[in-house]
Amino acid sequence: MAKRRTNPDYLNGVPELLLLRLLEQRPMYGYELVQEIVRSTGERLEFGEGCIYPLLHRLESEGTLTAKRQQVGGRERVVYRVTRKGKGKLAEAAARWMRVAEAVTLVLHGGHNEQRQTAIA
Amino acid sequence: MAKRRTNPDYLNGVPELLLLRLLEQRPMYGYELVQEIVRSTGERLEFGEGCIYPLLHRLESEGTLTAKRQQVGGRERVVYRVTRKGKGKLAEAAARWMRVAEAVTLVLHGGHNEQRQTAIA
DNA sequence: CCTCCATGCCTCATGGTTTCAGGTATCAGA
DNA sequence: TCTGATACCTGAAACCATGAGGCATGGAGG
Repeated sequence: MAKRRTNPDYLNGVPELLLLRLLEQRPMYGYELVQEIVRSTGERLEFGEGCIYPLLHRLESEGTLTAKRQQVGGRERVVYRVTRKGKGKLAEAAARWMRVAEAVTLVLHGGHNEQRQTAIA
Repeated sequence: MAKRRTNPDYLNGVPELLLLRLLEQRPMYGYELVQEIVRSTGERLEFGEGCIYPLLHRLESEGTLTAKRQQVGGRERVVYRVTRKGKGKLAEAAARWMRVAEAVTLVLHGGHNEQRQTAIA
């Protein structure tokens, strides 16, 4: 009970974005992706299998990815590949991300002029 | 029914981060914050009142913010201010954000070396 | 005067996402 | 034999933002 939430560190949409981007570079299977995300982000991010596998299934059923089963040394792998449609989705997601990142950076670094009562002069 | 979700554009934690940062610059009330977020992000982001008000309440009950009621021309405003504790939270949230932003940027721009089967030489 | 819109506060159901904790099975090494 | 890595999977819980609603005041235009 009370399921401790030790990592209140939500980043909605980020797993999907990273997945698409990494799979665009080369086809991969789920277990591999979990580790590749850690590696390619320089240990900055980590997503559990419970996040990745369902996501892969969803993206496949949406037609964003295609899956191909492989037998490698008695173990099964499901290798995913980005479809054309998926590349479109990736482009959109990346654009959306950059937009958000710009917005947040702007505010954090006090970017946009803070004038307020100047209006009338 | 079926509540259309027109904007599948999630950014968990971002509203809280922006709120704290903006309130650090000057005290503000809820309705004002909703608009200020739009303005200060250069129209890149917008969060509804249904997001902002509950967040303010939560942050206040946590001791991150303090609230003060004001009467202005027959209308009531609840002005919020960041506490010392709140500034700590802001610092953490900002650091966490930057970490994530770095990670994503790294992957999007193909930052970390993609060597893979080189290992053995 | 009446109506509309902006201001200003609020709540709630819904739906989407991530986490955590499990479960299965194979294989290599100690 | 037992452990740990590989490799797949699921389901309950927690959390967050959306969107739609509701209430009340004040000012502007018809």
